[in-house]
Amino acid sequence: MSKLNDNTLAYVADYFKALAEPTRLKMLNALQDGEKNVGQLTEVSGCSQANVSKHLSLLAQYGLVKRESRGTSVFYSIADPSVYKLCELVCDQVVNRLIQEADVKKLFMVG
Amino acid sequence: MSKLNDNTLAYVADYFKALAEPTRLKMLNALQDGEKNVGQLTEVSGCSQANVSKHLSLLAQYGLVKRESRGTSVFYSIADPSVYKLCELVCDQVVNRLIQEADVKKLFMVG
DNA sequence: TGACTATATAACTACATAGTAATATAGTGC
DNA sequence: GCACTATATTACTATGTAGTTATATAGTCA
Repeated sequence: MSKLNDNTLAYVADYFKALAEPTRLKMLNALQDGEKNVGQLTEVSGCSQANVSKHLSLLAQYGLVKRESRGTSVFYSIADPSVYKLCELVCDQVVNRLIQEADVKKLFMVG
Repeated sequence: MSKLNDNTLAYVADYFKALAEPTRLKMLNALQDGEKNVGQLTEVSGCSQANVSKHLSLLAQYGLVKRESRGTSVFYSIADPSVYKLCELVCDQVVNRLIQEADVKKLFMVG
């Protein structure tokens, strides 16, 4: 990573930005067990159809999902499953942090 | 990841958000070879001291860096080196994508 | 063709945040 | 105490974007 120029850093930051949104994570999460169309993703996410459509086009733009229209539906699927590795790593981080905070809290409650 | 509730998703999204900023990536990058104080990070990032300080407090808040003040200086260091794994994964993704785009471009230029 | 359904887009509002300039805080040494 | 340096914070502006509503586009079937 030490040789990254500003341009590449901007790309990487954009990639992270695509993941930095609960609704988009929820949709990626839903796509783990295979492709879904916009209607299904709208249902899963609990957002408006317009909003889902916008999120999906952003995810597609950054290469996180693939788009395929069949009939009147458009199906989206994960472009590269390695995105889940990222999420796992972050989940571990977050969980560890929460545990750590819980421990500290316990420490204070005892003392 | 399939069992994540909305609360946890928000945490994960926040973690990604902390990484979704070129300046912060640059600072994390600079911390790869050990701790640095705010002055050094200001120099590396090319931002104002106030701005660097804000970014650092955000990174500390999300548990990405550790803070230790010694004398009049405050030294920051990486809290968990696994953050670099994340960056590597994303870099690979980004690079692959750029290569793919370059190939497509070449295809069009030839044809 | 026209009615119907699925998806995308445009215009807009509200909110978050990156960056700046000025100021506050805190440690060091006289 | 005072001057000096390093870092943090405050108030502010400008920009980006999540979400909404309304509308446009495109495919299907009668």
